[in-house]
Amino acid sequence: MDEIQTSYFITKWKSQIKKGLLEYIIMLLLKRKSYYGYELIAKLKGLASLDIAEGTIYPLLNRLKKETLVESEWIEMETGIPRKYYKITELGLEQLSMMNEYYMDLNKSIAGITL
Amino acid sequence: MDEIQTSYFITKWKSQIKKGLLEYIIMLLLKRKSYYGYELIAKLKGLASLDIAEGTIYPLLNRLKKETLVESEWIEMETGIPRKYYKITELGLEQLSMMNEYYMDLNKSIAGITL
DNA sequence: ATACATACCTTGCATTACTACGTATAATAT
DNA sequence: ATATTATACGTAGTAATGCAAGGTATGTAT
Repeated sequence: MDEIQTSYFITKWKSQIKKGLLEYIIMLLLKRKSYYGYELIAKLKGLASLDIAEGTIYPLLNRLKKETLVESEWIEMETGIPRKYYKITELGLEQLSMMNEYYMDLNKSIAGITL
Repeated sequence: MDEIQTSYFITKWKSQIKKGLLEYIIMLLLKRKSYYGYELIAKLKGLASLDIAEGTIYPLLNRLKKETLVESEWIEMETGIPRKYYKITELGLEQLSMMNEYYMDLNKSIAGITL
């Protein structure tokens, strides 16, 4: 294991901090526009240097769908492989606003400590 | 289940978002001064309305100790039950600065979406 | 005495990111 | 033509962690 750049602890921690936060970020993105899974992986990498595995994103999207926070639709392309696009639902927007509030409060508190 | 204030999804999500973030917040607090476990629970509740169970805080502190990011010391009081105080180590401070950097970057990205 | 608050701890469960693998089609290079 | 890579979806099993529920012990208030 490379102990030069990042320790094992940090690697583990980065993985842990994604739990919950990733769900939040993805719903934030889906509020803007529809995405398909593979696209989200690239988007997250470009946006926040977040390396998300496929084994993470697809189960996550299926969980959100099962809770009817998002819905999906297969889109056939003129060329290329069909894509399953996800968009946020009304319920999803409601939940997202609660997540927003909670996250903002949390951040204020953290900023308060860091001062 | 009370579906009035917070849904089951939000309850579950709040639990998930603590993973990683809690470790970070506690290390931030320990950078300031020493705390004992029971005190941290009260502090987190007052600071950020974070309800942390004892079954969360004690294993967490023991994990940090095992990785030598914090160290502990029993303090006997003139009155009352002895307390185990935790303080951050040099290694802990190093790791914390990396966590700081990662979290700040992540926040900037999230703020970018929210705009 | 009884109850509650303080202060520490452990066990088992639920949830979730990730590794590793599988499937299939399209595009590109040799 | 054939092989390789990229695209695009998925699942199974593992590791990590918050939490409910329980335990132990001391101090304080009724």
